[in-house]
Amino acid sequence: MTTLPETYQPAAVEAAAQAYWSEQDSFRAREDAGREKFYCLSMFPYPSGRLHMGHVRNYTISDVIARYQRMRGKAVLHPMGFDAFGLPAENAAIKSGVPPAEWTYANMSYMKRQLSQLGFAFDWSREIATCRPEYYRWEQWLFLQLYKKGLVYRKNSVVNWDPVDNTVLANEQVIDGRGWRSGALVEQREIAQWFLKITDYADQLVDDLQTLDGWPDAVRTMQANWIGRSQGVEIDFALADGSGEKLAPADFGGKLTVYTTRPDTLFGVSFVSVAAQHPLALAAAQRDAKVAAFVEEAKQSSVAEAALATQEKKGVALGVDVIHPLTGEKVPVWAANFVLMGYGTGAVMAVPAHDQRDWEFASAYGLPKKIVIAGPQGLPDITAAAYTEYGSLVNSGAFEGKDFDAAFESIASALEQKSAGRRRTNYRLRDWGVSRQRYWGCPIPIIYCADCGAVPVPDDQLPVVLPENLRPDGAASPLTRTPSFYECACPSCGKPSRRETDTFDTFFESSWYYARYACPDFAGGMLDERAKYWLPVDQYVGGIEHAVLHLLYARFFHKLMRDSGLPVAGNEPFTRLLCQGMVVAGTYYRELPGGKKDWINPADVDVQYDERGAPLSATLRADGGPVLIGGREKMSKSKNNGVDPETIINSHGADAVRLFMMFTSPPEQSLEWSDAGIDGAARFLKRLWRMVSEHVAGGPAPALEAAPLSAVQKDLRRKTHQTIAKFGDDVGRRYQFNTAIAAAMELVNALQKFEGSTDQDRAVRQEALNALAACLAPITPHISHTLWTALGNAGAVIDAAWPEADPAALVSDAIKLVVQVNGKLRGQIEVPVGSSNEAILAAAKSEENVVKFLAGSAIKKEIVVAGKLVNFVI
RNA sequence: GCGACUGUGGCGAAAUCGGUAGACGCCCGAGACUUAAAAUCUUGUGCCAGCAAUGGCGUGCCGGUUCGAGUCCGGCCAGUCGCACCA
Repeated sequence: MTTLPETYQPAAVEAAAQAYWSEQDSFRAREDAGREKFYCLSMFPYPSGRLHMGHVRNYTISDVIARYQRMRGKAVLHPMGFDAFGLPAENAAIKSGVPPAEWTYANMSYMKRQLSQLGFAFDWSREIATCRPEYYRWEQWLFLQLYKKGLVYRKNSVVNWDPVDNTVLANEQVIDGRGWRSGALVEQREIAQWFLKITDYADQLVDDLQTLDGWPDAVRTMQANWIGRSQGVEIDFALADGSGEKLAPADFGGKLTVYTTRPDTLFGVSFVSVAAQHPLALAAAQRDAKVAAFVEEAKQSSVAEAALATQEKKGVALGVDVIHPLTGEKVPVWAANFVLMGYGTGAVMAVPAHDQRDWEFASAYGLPKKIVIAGPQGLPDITAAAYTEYGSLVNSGAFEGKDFDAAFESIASALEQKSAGRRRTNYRLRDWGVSRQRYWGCPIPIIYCADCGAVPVPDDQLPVVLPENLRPDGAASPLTRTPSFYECACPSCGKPSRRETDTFDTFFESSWYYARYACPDFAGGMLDERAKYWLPVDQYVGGIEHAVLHLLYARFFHKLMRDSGLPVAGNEPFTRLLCQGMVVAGTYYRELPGGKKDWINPADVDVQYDERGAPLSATLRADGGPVLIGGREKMSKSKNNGVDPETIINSHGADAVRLFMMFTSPPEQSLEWSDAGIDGAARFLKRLWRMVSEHVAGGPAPALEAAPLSAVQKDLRRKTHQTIAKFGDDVGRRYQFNTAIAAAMELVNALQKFEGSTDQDRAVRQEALNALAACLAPITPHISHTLWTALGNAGAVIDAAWPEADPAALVSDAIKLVVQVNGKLRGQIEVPVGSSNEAILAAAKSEENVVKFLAGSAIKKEIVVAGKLVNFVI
């Protein structure tokens, strides 16, 4: 037992705890076959410059889980690193001339210092920076393994092209169809790119979702929808006579193939639509100026799907007809801007009566709509919209009256017999295009030889090292202008050749970093046996914005690594997943002339409240003038509502920041930043500190003797053990940290009212304070570190065992029940534990207020819910 | 456009399996301490009526199931996130 200063000084407390952890090397993860392992992982940050509140929230959540599991006796791995390749480094270089490498390394060291200030228990000896050759050489190696297995191929695909800057643009660099820097109209351009055959794994990726019961249902649903497995039929429409004039006659095998999941509507086809990039449309464009104009127009747009899907539905007739495979009728072919070349066959049969997009298209161009599906009330009304439900077939020849399943089967069979179609499983998921025409990324290890074609870089020449001193300038990647990088000899014939200058999609790096943390120093391969010990990740924590892409690619990589014989355990990388919500803050602004808004940082604003506490008005502190109150929005530069974590740590301490983050919202919900809220968190820590300080000033507490406790002492003891039980359940099982902290606050409030100073009073208080220090240790580790020692406990709290609730202390003599009449609350009764239903009903019926409501009516039904309530129905 | 999610006091939230709506905290009000203020402590606080006991209303909107619905079902409205080259 040591004495404590009377007032809580977070800066000193936090420095002392951090010094202790550093001296003891407390955070180092050790493989220990004798202990259960727990791998707790946060999504690593992009080193953008400074930590923001979203990072703080993310890492506080994983730190609490990691520290809790450690107290549960597990061998815990909680690593951290940086997702160091990416576009912002190139943008910074364009703006300020600093090479991306220099900018990135500086940001990483700055953010690492900020992370240490927050007391996160990361094992920094395992730090990964993905821009280092020791890391990325292994993804080059894996890529070449996949190349040898035939899981990698090269094909043309479209990109956003800026014709002024002569460069490829990211979707986010296209603003209203124009390049962000040049302002030029963006065009679609086809270039050759490398692809990974993720579609070969589509079935596994969708089927294994069922095993991920530790994932939020929303994420599993989104992934399944993204993969979009569907059972359908591929149908061939023969090109009609006379179409040849518009076509190169020998092409297309004389037919146009479509994919549909609704073969039951085949008799409702009134035209066929193809994508603007479909070969049939391109061929027609060579002979028809109108078609050519449409194809050109389709090129003048972003490649983003959201942009394509929201644009007005437009099309052009190709002047080509095809023959319906079952009716023999001629139907026209149109090119339409809502048909995607990358999905299915790039052609769809149009059934305007039963598909909404076809309905809109047919309405716009005056094309016929044939009803072939009847609903329960007979023929559907399609004057306002298509009828897209399943139903029974009408106007469908031999298939009349069949339901969806029967129609699917028999129409598919009929087409197969005529060799005019086949059943097919299709995926919305497309193969993963991994080429990026960027400098700051991992070089793709391929060499182009005039004689040998694309040749993989031999293993002994890996890694292909990215030169770190180049400066992007907004035009094409500097790698394409650096002969010392791209000039090389063909590995197979020795002839002078050119190295690939594209780099990998940065999702490549983030798809396997979780595995490399197990053995970041292994120089002999991608992974060693330590990966088998630590994998899979037991708990992954990150933003919901990664629900589809990052998590899908990481799952894909896990399976690729497994199938390449690497020592990864299991079929899935992440057993449990927690997606935390955004950090939002209030916004304030002034209207500028012309309607523009001048956003003002919340830190510079004072808010005035009415008597109820509702905000009335706000003023700018600098000039006292009024500002307008906007909504709550995600913290961002554009709304100027960001709060710098470092400023708050300096003013309130890291523990107060951590406590506030965990208390204010449950982790999945958005969290609203509030300066008043952080004051409240700091206030709680001050109270707790003072309580311990006053308690230990009285000297060591005597041993607790449970038997002779008074009712008041028993009540506090029960509260202590209830808190321990609730805290463990909320933190360990539910991940509902806010209610755990609320329970701790209730215990502090109870302690505040508990005034005795006898030996047993002090013993009961000591037990409660020990419980608080231990339970709060994962959330507020610094203050817990000091209080735990001050309370006279041996060892540091970081190494302490998680407290166990004593069932004997939880027992209570009486329980309170609620009495309802017709489901409305009318009174409360207290009965001894173990009372019979008869005794409970008798007590309920004699409750004063209940008597009034029962008077004069017969009771029709009596409901007793054990431990909860009594309800009389009259 | 497609997919997913969210909606409860002045505010953040709680109610874990259909059983007391608003725990805990913020804001705000009253009081104590103080020359004064800050800090701290005590206390009140969903809305309406009432001195009170108590009653009525109340979980985005409309309807349904149930002795009982914030929770389950159907339909709407509003907002947020993702859409393949931001990470």
